[in-house]
Amino acid sequence: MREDSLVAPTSRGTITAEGTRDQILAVSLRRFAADGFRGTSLNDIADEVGIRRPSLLYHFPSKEELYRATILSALAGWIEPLRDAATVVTQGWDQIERVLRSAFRFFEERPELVRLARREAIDGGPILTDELGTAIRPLFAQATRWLEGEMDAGRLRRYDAAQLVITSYGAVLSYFSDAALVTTLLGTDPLAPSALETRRDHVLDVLEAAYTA
Amino acid sequence: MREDSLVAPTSRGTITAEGTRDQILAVSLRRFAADGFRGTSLNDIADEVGIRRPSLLYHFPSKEELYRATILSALAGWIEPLRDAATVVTQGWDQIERVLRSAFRFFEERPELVRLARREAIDGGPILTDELGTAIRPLFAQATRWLEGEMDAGRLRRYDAAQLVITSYGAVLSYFSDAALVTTLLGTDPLAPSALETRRDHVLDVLEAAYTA
DNA sequence: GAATACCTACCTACTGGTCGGTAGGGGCAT
DNA sequence: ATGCCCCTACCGACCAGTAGGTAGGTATTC
Repeated sequence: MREDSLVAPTSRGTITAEGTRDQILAVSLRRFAADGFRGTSLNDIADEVGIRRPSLLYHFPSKEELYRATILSALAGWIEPLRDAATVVTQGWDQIERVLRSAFRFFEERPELVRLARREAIDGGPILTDELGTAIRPLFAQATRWLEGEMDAGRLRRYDAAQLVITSYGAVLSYFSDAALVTTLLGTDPLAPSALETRRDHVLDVLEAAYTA
Repeated sequence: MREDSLVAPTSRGTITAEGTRDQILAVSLRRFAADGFRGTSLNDIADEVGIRRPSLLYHFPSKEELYRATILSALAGWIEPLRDAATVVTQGWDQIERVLRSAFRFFEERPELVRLARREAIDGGPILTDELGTAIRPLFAQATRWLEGEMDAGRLRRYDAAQLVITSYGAVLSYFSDAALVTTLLGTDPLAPSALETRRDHVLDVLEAAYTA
């Protein structure tokens, strides 16, 4: 990550002046999410940005570095709102519902991110284990600890807290990552607003029953 | 799919006589699951089988055909035991537990298959929509219908049945497909026997609470 | 003149796929 | 039994296309 993220324009001649690097990251996120690391060529990205491949490699030294930077920059905009949402403001199921709702809203707005993360989770690539892992681990630990406290206090049904976190995030994420499969099963667009609403209400319904039985 | 699957040996000289085609399929399943369609080259597969790429293309006309055959042959050994497990022998939660347990056992024995299917689900490739979709759809419809009947009979808590199926399969599958991520979160091997047992018991626990609340 | 951000032209490595060729067994007519 | 022919299953060599990456040059700005 370089620190040329200054908003101050580098003031070059071309019209697109300020944004090339950010533009590359935005396009990369979309393409890597859609077609995966191997399925996306630097030419694809460069073409969409409107420059040539070598110019792209001027901003990022290699494809792998671009990929890493793409994930990290996306992650930067990910962790913070998630942490905000995870701020403890109430107790028991109400707090969980709060977190789930904002998580749902967040993923809803960033379907590419979900697919990208899922791909990484399946591949188990180095970026996952290193950066993504260390970024998520504290959140995971925090959630686990909090759940255990709530269980001890008798406000939630007792489970293996770590497993419960995995189960919960899976319930939310699977729907987005497997949207294509869901389409063939339901015959409707699973990302349409009404379908998303149905899904969200269902997940909340199921998890509430499980958490508070 | 050719019909040279006769057990009668084609009686050739070489020692490996009968098995090359099956061997290719076995290696393909493993490699495609590990690295995806684009991430696996025909040379990778051929090398592992112990032949040259042209010989591989003698058995399968193209990479895509090999991929399709790999998925279909894996699917053949998939659908039937799953259908068996789905045979209705009891009512309410007992039946669901029966299905979940055998599904769990099945996936446990075929982690590559899970990853391959998950990849397909994410990519939404043509094989998924066509073959895999038509293979799974009837099972999905059957499960949905049965659940609705049980809900009507008051033996299960009422939910959107289709959503419930998606949620349930997600709870089982995510753990396997995201094994790499789980490793970095838990710090232990999620596919170790004891970990699998923990996971299975947890999923049954959570889902029972949700289904029968 | 130095730095920035781009370009064209080129490189090597590897991809899926095709080509012609061949070793060796089976069946058959002589 | 001996050629003869067709068969399956393999091979090395080659193809065009594409991948990521590099070298060197150019216009613009400070």
